[in-house]
Amino acid sequence: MNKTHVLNGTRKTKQREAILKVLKDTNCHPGAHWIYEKVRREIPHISLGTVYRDLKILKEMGKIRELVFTGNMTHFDGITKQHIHFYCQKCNSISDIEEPVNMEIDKSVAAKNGFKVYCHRMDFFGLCRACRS
Amino acid sequence: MNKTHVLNGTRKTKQREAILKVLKDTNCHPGAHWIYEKVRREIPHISLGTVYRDLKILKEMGKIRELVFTGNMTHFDGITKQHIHFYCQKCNSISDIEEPVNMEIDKSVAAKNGFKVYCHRMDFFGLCRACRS
DNA sequence: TTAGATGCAAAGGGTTTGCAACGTC
DNA sequence: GACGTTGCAAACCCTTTGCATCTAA
Repeated sequence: MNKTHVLNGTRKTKQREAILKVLKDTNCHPGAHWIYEKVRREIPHISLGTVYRDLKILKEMGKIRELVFTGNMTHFDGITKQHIHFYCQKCNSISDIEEPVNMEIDKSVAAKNGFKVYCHRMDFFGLCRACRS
Repeated sequence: MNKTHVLNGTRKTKQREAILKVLKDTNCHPGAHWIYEKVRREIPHISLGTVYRDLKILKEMGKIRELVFTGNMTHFDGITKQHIHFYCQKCNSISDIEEPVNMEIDKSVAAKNGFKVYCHRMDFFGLCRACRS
């Protein structure tokens, strides 16, 4: 997933900066449209297409992460350190979980199966505190 | 996620049987369109809409599983027992991994966070044997 | 007989893209 | 000045849905 070779000429724009800031300042793991609405308060003329393009570039730069839980939409995370998520199947909210990530298991799976393993994801599904009642 | 209450009147149709059989007979974790093409050899007049509808019903019946790796498309799995997958980021192939699934961790996460936890998923990402060379 | 299932085609909805204008380096 | 970036709108593509017809029970 090393795509830095195509990102050498990446420029600094206020749109991209704003998008990154929005993601760093929230912990709600939003989708593109939520980010778009948020950035629009600061840059009213920004377009949704730009948000999608910049999210893709930021992801390739390794500054954000992409999270896919359901087939409906993609979520984004400003925290790039690998961590575990909980997905509420009722309200669709996403929470970070304070559970240690087993980094050694990647090597183990790679060795056992002959794969090149870059990373793994671990996510829990159920009902959040608000929805379980 | 108990939806059996809405599935009481489910009937047995050759389309649904064929879709389930295709999924049971492959280990390639296909998408809806692949299944559609496969079933079409047997039932030429089946429609893609039926495939999507039946996949949804089979999933709700617990006879198949839905796998979401990227935002592009949904994959389906005829094996319902929880297991771990490897996703090749180059050729997009999916492999089953022979790694034990920690079933206790669901309870632990539930207890620590106050969630109701139904299940978790664990997937590895990287390059498969064919693509790593 | 009757309610669920199907085929067909149209609609939905998140995401991508072509292009001319713009902004960064 | 060169080339990456943006806005806008149209296109894409997977998936869902309305409706008349069909069929399992």
